[in-house]
Amino acid sequence: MARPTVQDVAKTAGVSVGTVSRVLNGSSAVSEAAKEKVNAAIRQLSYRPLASARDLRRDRTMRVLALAKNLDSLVISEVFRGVGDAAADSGYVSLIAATDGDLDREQQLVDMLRNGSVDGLVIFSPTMPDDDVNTVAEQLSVIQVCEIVDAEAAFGVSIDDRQAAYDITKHLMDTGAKKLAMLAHRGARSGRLREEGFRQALTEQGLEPDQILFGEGNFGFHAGRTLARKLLKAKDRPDAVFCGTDVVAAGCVRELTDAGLRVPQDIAVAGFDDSAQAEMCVPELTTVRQPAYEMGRVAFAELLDRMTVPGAHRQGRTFLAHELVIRDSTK
Amino acid sequence: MARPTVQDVAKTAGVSVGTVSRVLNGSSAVSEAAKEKVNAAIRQLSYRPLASARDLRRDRTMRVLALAKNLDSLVISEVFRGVGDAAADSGYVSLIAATDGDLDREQQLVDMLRNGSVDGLVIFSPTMPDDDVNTVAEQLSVIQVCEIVDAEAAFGVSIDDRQAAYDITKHLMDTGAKKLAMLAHRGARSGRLREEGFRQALTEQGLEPDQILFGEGNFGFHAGRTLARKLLKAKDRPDAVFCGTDVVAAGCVRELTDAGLRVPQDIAVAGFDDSAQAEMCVPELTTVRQPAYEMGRVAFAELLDRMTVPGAHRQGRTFLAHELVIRDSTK
DNA sequence: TTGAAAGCGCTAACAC
DNA sequence: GTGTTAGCGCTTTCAA
Repeated sequence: MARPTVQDVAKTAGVSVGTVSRVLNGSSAVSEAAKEKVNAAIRQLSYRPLASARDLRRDRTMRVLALAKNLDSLVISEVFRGVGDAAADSGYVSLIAATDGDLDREQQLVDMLRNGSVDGLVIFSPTMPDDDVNTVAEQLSVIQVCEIVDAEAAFGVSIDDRQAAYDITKHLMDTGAKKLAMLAHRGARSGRLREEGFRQALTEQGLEPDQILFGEGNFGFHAGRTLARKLLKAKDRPDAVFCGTDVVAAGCVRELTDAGLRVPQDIAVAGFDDSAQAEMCVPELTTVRQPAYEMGRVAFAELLDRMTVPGAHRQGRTFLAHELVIRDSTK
Repeated sequence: MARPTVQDVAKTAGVSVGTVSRVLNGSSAVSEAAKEKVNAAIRQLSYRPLASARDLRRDRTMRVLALAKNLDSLVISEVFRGVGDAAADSGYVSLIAATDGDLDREQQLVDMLRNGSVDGLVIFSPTMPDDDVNTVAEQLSVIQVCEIVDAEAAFGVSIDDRQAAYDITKHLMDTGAKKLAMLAHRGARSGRLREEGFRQALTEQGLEPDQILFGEGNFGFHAGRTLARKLLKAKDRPDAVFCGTDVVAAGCVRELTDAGLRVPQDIAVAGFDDSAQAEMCVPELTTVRQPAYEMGRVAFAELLDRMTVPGAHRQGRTFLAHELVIRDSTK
């Protein structure tokens, strides 16, 4: 048989569709007897309310969408786990999609917010220009998390990437580094802020940055190796390297170690993110911990605000505390 | 102003709603002039068709949902990337959700298929019993990928986990191992199959398995370390260890190395998955490569079949070829 | 407490 | 080639 509708349930239960709907939505004004009859009919027919019909009437979906370029980072999956849990607590379902850095794909997904497929949007790493993000956010419920541009109009939840980079660079200098290099991720908003923090810390100590290298495209383990190799080509090699992510730091450490250098004695290496790779590296990486799960929870909370409180499109910036994790890759 | 509707567009363009709808859906029978007027009105009003209304009428959503316990594995994100790309090629959007191993959460997400929020479902690692998966799949469009129970009624896309484990165990024996241990993941369907393949390879050579250890709960880097420590407690330690995943193998290698053993000279270690960690490990891991991206693509292709061809709920099992990747952690 | 009925925004069948 | 209209399945008034 075709999919049962409220009509079918009503007929089977011997009541009107109104009553069925009231039972479905937990309305108080239903007699015990009617409620039982309806529930029996629902079970008998394996009835489920059709989402599109319900959404159309109610004008909301109780769904949110979380967007990122890719899902292969532990920070992202932790953030989205936080979003998912917080969403579930409020009766929402959170869906995830990867844009793959493709603008068209991203547009299509953002359109899911515009066309009412979802009530809200969490954006991790937008491909579109910041202005476009802001335009969407002006009219609809959007929150950014982690990768947020450093502008006045910016809004969203993240750590203070610049400060965090500043702090870990400071740690490198406090433990004796004089000649500091960085493997930077200029392709990411957070990466650019981390580079700024790095530079700032050096400047304050009257130091000039040694080499600042950045890869094209993929900023991963192999990029770390490749960039580290370049680092070693210099006549005077640095005595410390700050890497934009743990995975790149792991690649860097690997290359240095293979070249016969000791980390941290000959050269100290610091990462960023405190992802699983930080502990898997030998030596284990000194890094910065982002409270990823918590950031996801907070991001959803702010999104909920925008979705439920009319005109609550406040352009606020929420910073969560980062934490220096000192391990064995620095002195 | 409130959200514009087809009515508004029609009024602005000076045509009827029928014509607007025809333009929206690329129907041929529209004059060039009308098409232009409509498109102009759409732009002017920033009109987007409301998804729920459209879905309700069309009785489909052009969306699929991909489910997994968690998203923190590279195999999963690659599989889902494949699903997403294949879906996009066919005009579908693929959404992802994590169940976190929570049965209620999973039910709620599977309900999205039952209530028409999505047209199809890709299941990676179900929490629900296999019978339940089969029941859903009998009536609706479902495909399993990777984690598929080894039963007659099973359906879905994966490698032959048992054979792959058999092959790598054979490799271990071919390179001299006589006393083989395994760190097995009994919590996963694939893990149980890999254990079977391991046992079978040994049996065929007239060998008995040495220790087979399996962790409770999380099967990750730390589990690998913990289990490796147990391995070393035995009076006669094994000369080879087959690990259910690369990450566990990485933990195992780390613990062995820290204990002063040389891998592979003193003890060989093999992983599974060829995930990024395999290359990041020192020594780099011998492992089995799963064609994750391709599996995702194939899974969507089969799902598309079920969604579009009536009664195409074929209970087929598709195996993709795995590949032994010999690196430095085995002799 | 219940039933009848309007209508959410859209598509497609039908008439012209 | 275009306009009119009947619903898709649901929720929610409004009366009774």
